[in-house]
Amino acid sequence: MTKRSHSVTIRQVAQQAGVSVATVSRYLNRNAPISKEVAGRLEQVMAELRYVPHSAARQLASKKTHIVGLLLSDLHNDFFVPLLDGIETVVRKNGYNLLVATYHAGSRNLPPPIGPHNTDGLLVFSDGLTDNDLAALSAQNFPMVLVHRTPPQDLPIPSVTVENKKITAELIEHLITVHQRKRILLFRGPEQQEDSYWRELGYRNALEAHGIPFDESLVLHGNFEKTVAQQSLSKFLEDQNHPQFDAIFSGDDDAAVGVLAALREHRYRVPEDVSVAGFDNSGFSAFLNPPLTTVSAPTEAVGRIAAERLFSLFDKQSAEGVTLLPTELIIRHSCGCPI
Amino acid sequence: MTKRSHSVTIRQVAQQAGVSVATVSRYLNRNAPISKEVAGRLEQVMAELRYVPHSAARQLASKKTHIVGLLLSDLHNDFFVPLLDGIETVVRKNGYNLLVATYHAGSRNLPPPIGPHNTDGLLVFSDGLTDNDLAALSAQNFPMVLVHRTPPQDLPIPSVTVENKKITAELIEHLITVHQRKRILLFRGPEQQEDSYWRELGYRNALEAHGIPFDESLVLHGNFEKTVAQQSLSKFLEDQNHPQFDAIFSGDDDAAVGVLAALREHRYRVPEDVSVAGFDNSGFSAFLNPPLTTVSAPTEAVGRIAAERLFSLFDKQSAEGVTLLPTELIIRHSCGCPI
DNA sequence: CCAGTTACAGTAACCGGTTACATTATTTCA
DNA sequence: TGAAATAATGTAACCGGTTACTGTAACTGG
Repeated sequence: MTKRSHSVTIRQVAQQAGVSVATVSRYLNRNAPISKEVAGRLEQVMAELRYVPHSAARQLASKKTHIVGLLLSDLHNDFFVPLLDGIETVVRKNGYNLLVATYHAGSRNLPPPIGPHNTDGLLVFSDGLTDNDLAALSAQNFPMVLVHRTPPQDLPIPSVTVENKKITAELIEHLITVHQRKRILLFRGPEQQEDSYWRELGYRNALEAHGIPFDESLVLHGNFEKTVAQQSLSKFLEDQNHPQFDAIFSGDDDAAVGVLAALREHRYRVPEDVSVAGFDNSGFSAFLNPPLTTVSAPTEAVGRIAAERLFSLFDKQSAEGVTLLPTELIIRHSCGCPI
Repeated sequence: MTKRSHSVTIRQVAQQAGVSVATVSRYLNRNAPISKEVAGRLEQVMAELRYVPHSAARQLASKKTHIVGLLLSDLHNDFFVPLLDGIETVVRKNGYNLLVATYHAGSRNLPPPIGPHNTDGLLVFSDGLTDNDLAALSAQNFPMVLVHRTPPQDLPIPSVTVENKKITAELIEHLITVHQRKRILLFRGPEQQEDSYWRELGYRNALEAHGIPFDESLVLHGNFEKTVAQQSLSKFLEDQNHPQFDAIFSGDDDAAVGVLAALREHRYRVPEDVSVAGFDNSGFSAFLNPPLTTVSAPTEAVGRIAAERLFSLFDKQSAEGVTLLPTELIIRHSCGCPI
């Protein structure tokens, strides 16, 4: 019951096994030959003493943290579960650890909580870092991979994201040509967010292709969040002289849930009065009321591939530019299609 | 363009500012008086050199990592977003970092990836660690808080979870008394998972209270996962002589989505033929088809409070036993109630 | 006016690993 | 068979911070 505060060191192991610390270290890292005999003795002693190498000491001496950082803008979307799942799977498989942090506009006076001082590399989601931050880190050759964002100013940072523009145009075109919608409300995602940008562009392109003028008053600003979307749309609907509309493209599926909530509150029928479409094809979207027409995005794959890119940066210094994963239109009932 | 691999050290800062390293360290930690003049000089030099203290060195010397570990069983449930959100918020507010890892049964030959060697304390979700692991760490006085799990063997580990049994009994009772359901299929959550256990107990209690015999053939095993639930129920339904049933209590809302999918596939009408109820009140549950009767659980609060408990352990060594957060019945249409 | 504090700063040991360099014994092979 | 390569291990410097210990100057109160 001696309660020393858990600090079995490599020297204790060495002494106990009658070898030098260097030998123990070599055994731990298996980076030099060790005799069978000594190896056996060490294994036993380490088990006996319940020795676990101290990470910080290891990191300091080896200049490697074996930690990957994930920088998010926030944690308010079901979307992050598959993303995290993909990332974590790869990180674990490589024997690394995952440091997760959010870093949003409000805290921009503070330095980022994760970076070269405590990780070997970063996965940067969306606007988790400013262009300047990215440029500075990139200049130091710090390994990074961007997720749902393309590199600014031609920085040579690999990037993994999904095809937004073309698929959104297809989706809007579907609303126009199949369902004769002409007043399509755009529920825009977060300002500064790239997906938002490309989706808006796809929306505009589709309108233009069909000779429908873009109407600023039909653009609402949301946040890829259920409640924000709900409140925002409710406020819009409560304005006596809000513009007419016959469809809503909400920024993503989470926002679509809020959109459906607000519409129901205000007695609109979906899809009879209003067509609704989302983006992401979240697990629940097929079972909303009505089933949600949306775009399926391979979010888990985005996470997985982004992490793999980062590890290949660790190895071979090879960058692979922008990876654009394909998306797919998922037609369900909320746009007006049967079933 | 000198590309030294980003290693501005405290000694360089000290030299540049004409003071000793001790003074720089004191300034960084603000744990001893520094003259205005020197402070100013240091601030400037540190900005100029873009000095960021090296975490590992700091951890090694101070014996504090300023990292909180979160150990999850997996990442396959939307439930984790609010949980993570609550945790991360508190962790960030305290100036700590968050290390996230999964550690499941399959990897039980490996040691846990996070523990005393790389964190100051652990949030352990559900069966993220075995009883033995917990006992060992607890014996070393390692700060931990359990989430959605109560401490085994009277270990003095604080725990934060939600009330499962009573509310589940209420829910089942609702199905029995209001909707005259008597053959209620229980979609059990993961084996070994405490929530599953208590929910099953609530289910049994409610049956017993109403003189309905427990029928083992009405228990299906799921995993709190959409697809697993869907497949599992589908297989059940495809068995020609499966027992009759008139309601399903699925382990949680995620599983409920799968249940709804399987039922639709097999042409059951909800709630006319079968009542369905879930657990968690996930953001989407109000907008499923039909709107899901469920139990609202304060998941974000669970995360927040668990993290707060951990930080209060860091400070005052005060443990607060088991915290049971209240849950609430949410009646919607999937059980058969109007609206 | 002097003992006792307090403010401020420096020196160097220490945290627990890794690894360059050195050493000895054993193989390998021309 | 002798030179060179390889196996197996040890010694000690080093990674970049923190902090105990020490010292000087200025301040405080009786």
